[in-house]
Amino acid sequence: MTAYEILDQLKNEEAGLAPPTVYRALTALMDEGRAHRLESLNAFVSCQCAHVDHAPVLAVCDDCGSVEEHADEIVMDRLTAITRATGFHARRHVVEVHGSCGACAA
Amino acid sequence: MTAYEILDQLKNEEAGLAPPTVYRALTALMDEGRAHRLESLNAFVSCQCAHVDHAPVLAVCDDCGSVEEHADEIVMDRLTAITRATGFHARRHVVEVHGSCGACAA
DNA sequence: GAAGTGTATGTTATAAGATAACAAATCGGC
DNA sequence: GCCGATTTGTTATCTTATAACATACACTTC
Ligand SMILES: [Zn+2]
Ligand SMILES: [Zn+2]
Ligand SMILES: [Zn+2]
Ligand SMILES: [Zn+2]
Repeated sequence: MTAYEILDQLKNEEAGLAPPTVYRALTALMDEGRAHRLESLNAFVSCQCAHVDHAPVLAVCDDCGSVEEHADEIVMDRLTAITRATGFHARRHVVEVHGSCGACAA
Repeated sequence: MTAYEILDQLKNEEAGLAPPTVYRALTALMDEGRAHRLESLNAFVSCQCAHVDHAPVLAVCDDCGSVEEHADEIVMDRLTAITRATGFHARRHVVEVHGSCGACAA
């Protein structure tokens, strides 16, 4: 969901709600690890796994919009290693995969 | 660089240039594989490697803004495999790493 | 308990990023 | 030269995000 879709939904319950309120709530949720930002869509999803500190692999279905979340240390560690080769110090990993989910690809 | 930074630069040379022109040019460059979109920054970088079809790993220095480009089939193949486990069919990989480059991390 | 001080929340306005829709020009084929 | 088709230009608008200011609240100090 985009921030403005969330805003529209919440406006039904509480009028006078403005963008900064939504963005502040989303920022707080993301800080807690309870939501993730989909960078490639400028959208947000609630975390589907244990809310521990983690960099997720987000698989986005371009057909139906569903998002699957995967945890994979191997990918993250390899990314850190690859970039480390040039002296880069990795702090945040953004990994998103676009395609079709099982239901849509069938 | 963002699309609007590009726009501002080009406006110096050619007045009356509008956003769609820049976006159309960027789309064409990306189709050719000569530029990449930095999804996590809503920005664009020219391709720094051979202009073959590839999904790059982009390492972004949050301190100086530099971007390093890496090709790594292992990461991409693993991403395809991980998501494949749920029947997902991967078509496009977005992999960006934020941190500090060698110069800035030192 | 009033006054001060700092944090959280609400509000307005605007900045930044991207595209839709239409207009004009260019280019072949005839 | 005329016609339809593609490309390029232009205007307007839409979407996404944040700056800046105002207000409310919580907690301390006197
Ligand atoms: Zn998660
Ligand atoms: Zn789907
Ligand atoms: Zn490249
Ligand atoms: Zn740097």
